Amino acid sequence: MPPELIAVLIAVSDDRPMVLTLEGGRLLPSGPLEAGHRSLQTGLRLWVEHQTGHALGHVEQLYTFADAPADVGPDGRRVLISYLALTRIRRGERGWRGWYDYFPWEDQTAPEGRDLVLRIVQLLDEWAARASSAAEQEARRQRVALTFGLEGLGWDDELVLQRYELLWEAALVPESASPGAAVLPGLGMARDERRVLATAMARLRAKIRYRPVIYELMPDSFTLLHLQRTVEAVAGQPMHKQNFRRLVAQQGLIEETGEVAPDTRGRPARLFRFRREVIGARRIAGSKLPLARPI
Amino acid sequence: MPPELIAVLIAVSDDRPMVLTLEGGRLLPSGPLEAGHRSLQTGLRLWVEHQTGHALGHVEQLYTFADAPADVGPDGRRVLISYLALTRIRRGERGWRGWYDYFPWEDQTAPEGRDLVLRIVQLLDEWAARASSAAEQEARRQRVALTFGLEGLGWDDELVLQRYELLWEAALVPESASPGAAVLPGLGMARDERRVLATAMARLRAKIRYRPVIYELMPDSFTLLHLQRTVEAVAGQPMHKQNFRRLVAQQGLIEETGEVAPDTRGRPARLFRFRREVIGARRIAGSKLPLARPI
DNA sequence: CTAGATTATGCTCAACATGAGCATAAAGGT
DNA sequence: ACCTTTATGCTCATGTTGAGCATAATCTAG
Repeated sequence: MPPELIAVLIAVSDDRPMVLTLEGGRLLPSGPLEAGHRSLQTGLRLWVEHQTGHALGHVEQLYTFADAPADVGPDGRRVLISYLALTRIRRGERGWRGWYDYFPWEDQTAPEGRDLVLRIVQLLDEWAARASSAAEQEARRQRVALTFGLEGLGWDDELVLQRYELLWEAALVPESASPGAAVLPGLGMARDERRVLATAMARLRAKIRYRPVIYELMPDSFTLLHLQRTVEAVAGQPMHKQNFRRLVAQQGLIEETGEVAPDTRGRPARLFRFRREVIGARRIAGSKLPLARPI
Repeated sequence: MPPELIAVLIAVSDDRPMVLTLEGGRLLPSGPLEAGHRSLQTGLRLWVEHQTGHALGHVEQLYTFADAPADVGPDGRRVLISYLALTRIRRGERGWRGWYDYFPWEDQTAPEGRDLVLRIVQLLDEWAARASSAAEQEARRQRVALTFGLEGLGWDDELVLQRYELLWEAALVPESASPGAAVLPGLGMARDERRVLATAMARLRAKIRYRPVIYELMPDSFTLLHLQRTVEAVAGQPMHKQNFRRLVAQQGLIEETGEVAPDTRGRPARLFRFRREVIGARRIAGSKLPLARPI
């Protein structure tokens, strides 16, 4: 069985990060590496275009997964080479789903997400208490505290995969080997797809901090608030407005279009565009995420 | 043909970063994924132990490569899943080579490395001038400036792979499709191994900035200067001594052993050890590399 | 025994970055 | 005219970073 190529296509629409899925949201675009493919990336592009009609722009390799030995079929082991692609939704495309539909606890901008985390931590505390030895109990508690930012550690938005795997072990998600009684809200996916999605979310959240990739998700022109809302949606965390603007301004990556946003409430906002020229011209940082306290 | 697992084992000895090789330094430990392997990592561990006798500690996946279509053999395409492992050299082990033997231009702590870069930039300028169109010439020049830190951009120690691929394109390394007359100093390797090594170097250089992985490369007890020299050796850049100590001290990751380094010149230095307990207890940063100007 | 030479270690300073919040501006709606 | 809403400018305290001065302990050469 040849390795399989699998893609996580991300776009942001109405301040919601979206992922392109197949089969009612249970699968991601994927297909086996074939002899005719010129490279891994070309193979990936062909499969995605064939299955979704979406032509990919910039693409980045994520991680290579292998099936657990229990799942090894007659043709051998399934090896998944995963990719992240940032793009924009095109008119009439179907299959886009909000990524927080799959990971509702990852949205810490809304009170629902924060409440959900409180409930999860309770359930995980019970799980920790069920460990056989005292040492294992303590180890579990420390892991919960670390991944969910308890005890003054603060929420780390990049620990998406670690949180998912903890929930998986605690049998709180439908994919778990023997899901417990309390299954959390959040759609499941087939096979390993939700782990692949979690990996993509973590990588994107990490990347917007040190590369200006957020602009790949923006329309041609946008207001500063729109940009902030997009970053917040991806990071799942609210940010301080004035500091965000200061940061974006001093990076010099955008310029005014001279126009003003239409149909807005309040004082009209100036429109900006990304300066494509600067890419390549110098080394550039992303947004360092000026965080705000949860409201 | 099943995917192949390949490992870059790194250690630091006498302030020189070393890599574990086979076949006279031309190969890295590797072997195909087999049905009996419980996971990719287990497969990798088995192969490395079988081929080198070295049991691996912590391991991290790097990148998955595929052969160029021209190199696809009768059994199909070769897919390489690469890993980085940090370790220490054990007594009597053979096959360890200095990584700067393969990438001499990556050592910017020594004047030889800096002089070599000057020569390389000259050769690349000529290569840029040989481009067919003016636009392509300009694009090449910009790429050279970016990857080699010209025009006030500063040397970026993480661009190991980008520099290697640029030299490859300019036919300045023995692996190039048609190596030119001027082949640079630096050992070549078989197949894609030198690209894998470059990827590992870049990842390690990036990682010591935000995770305390440098301690995986240190002996049980060490002086602050020894720690600094190790970081400098990995990063290939000199650092400011006092600032380095301030940084390390404020991280609270090490503690004094109470002893003093033996057989030292100058004022004797206190010995420190890494506090293994703090791993997992909190989220911790690496060394932010207080850089010094090239001397 | 003393003057270097050599490495260790403590401390200061300026420049800049970051988190927080006050204040004012410019729209639309009642 | 006033209130609501969003945009935008500015200040302030604190922390981080790059650079370098000064002093402390050791050894070696003369």
